[in-house]
Amino acid sequence: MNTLAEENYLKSIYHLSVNATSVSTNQLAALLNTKASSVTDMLKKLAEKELINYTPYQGVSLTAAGEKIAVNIIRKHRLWEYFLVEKLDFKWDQVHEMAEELEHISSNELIDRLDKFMEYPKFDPHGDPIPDCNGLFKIHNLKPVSSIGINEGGVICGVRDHSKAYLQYLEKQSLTIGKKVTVAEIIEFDHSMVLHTEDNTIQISREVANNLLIAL
Amino acid sequence: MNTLAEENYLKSIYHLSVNATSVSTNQLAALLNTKASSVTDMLKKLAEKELINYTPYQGVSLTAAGEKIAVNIIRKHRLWEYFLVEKLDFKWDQVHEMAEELEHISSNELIDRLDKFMEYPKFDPHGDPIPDCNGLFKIHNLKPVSSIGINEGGVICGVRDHSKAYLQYLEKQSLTIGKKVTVAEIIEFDHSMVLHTEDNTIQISREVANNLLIAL
DNA sequence: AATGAAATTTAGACTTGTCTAAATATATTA
DNA sequence: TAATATATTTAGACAAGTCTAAATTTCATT
Ligand SMILES: [Mn+2]
Ligand SMILES: [Mn+2]
Ligand SMILES: [Mn+2]
Ligand SMILES: [Mn+2]
Repeated sequence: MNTLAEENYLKSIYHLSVNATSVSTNQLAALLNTKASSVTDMLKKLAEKELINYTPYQGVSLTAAGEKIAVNIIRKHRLWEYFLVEKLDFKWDQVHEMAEELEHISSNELIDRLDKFMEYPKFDPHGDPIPDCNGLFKIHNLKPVSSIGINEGGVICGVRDHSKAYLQYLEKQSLTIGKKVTVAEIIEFDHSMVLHTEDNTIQISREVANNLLIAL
Repeated sequence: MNTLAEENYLKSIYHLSVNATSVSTNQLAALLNTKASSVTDMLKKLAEKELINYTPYQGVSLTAAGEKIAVNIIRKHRLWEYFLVEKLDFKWDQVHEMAEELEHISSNELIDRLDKFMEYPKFDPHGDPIPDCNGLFKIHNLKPVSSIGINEGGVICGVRDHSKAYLQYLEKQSLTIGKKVTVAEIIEFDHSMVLHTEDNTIQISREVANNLLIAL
């Protein structure tokens, strides 16, 4: 249907579109680890296929058809990640690279059966919502820990940074999905925070707090 | 590591090597659905990488390194097929195309964990042996039903033809892996055979008998 | 409004894997 | 053994996806 490269471009445009109406060539080049000139070439092809709205120099957005494909790729990515963690016992910091390959396995019947086999999970191991077979999913309204005040708190439901280093750090601190945390203290000097969890007390940097998402 | 195309060539050379010491360009072209000239190009690349022994005009064979890669691809293919049938409830005639894609997922850790998850199956849904993580597997010594005589029989343990049409036909006749069959009659005119199974009696053509493998 | 910087596109090239058509080598068979 | 048929390789081309370097457009600043 679509090539692996096309699918990756559509997915990247989708992710970058979350915080903007239009996505630039350079943003895509950075995310996809390619050169801007390569991006321009591909944008022409995707526009030709009517998967994106592209006006030279003006950035791109997905068409309805393009968004449908992008969401389907994301559905596959997250379901495979869930499978790897829940069925094959991988850690949440180990699955992304494998899912980057698995998301391009074409069969929708396969992914729908995998979904059923795992009893229709709603969130992937990183707390991201899994679109259902119609592409529908709820957008959790989450806040970074860094945005809340003393004695406020909530349940960890997601992360902004999906890097191995960040996920491993959180794991070590037991700051994992589902854990309840409360802000006990905010250090004025560097905005680091002292958190109370069910088990213990930990101090995290502003950087860490910024990327840790909770539901109030 | 190796490209998808390279992996498919190595796998095809492996399969064709079962019945011969050397594999020809045209044999590969036929199996891979390409032109002989394309095959020649790829053989040069694989020889350059020392994955095959190639002398122009004289056919090819796998080196030890090439065979190792080929067996690993086959291990992945068969484990994924087993997964699709045993865990996701696909029929044995539905899984080959999906496995053709899944076999190229690179992680060996993934496949080893999948193997463990399924409790180390020894045969795929078509009765083919699954190599273990060291590439080792037992070669069943099977015979086609067409080669045995009246009142002889055995247990169905494999098929030579993996086509959808053939597998669906066998399924409909309940001639599936594990079933015990005995030859009740051989029709002289066209060499078709009457088989007794546990449940009933069926007549199959020579063509069907030729592709159905049993252990005595 | 003019100028310089930054972003983007174009031009031309390269790699992988494929193709057709032509050339060459091997096998067959008379 | 010579002619013919078949198998294989070579030559030249093409599509996809990428790159570097150069040209162009847009943006920011004066
Ligand atoms: Mn991921
Ligand atoms: Mn994820
Ligand atoms: Mn198969
Ligand atoms: Mn099989």
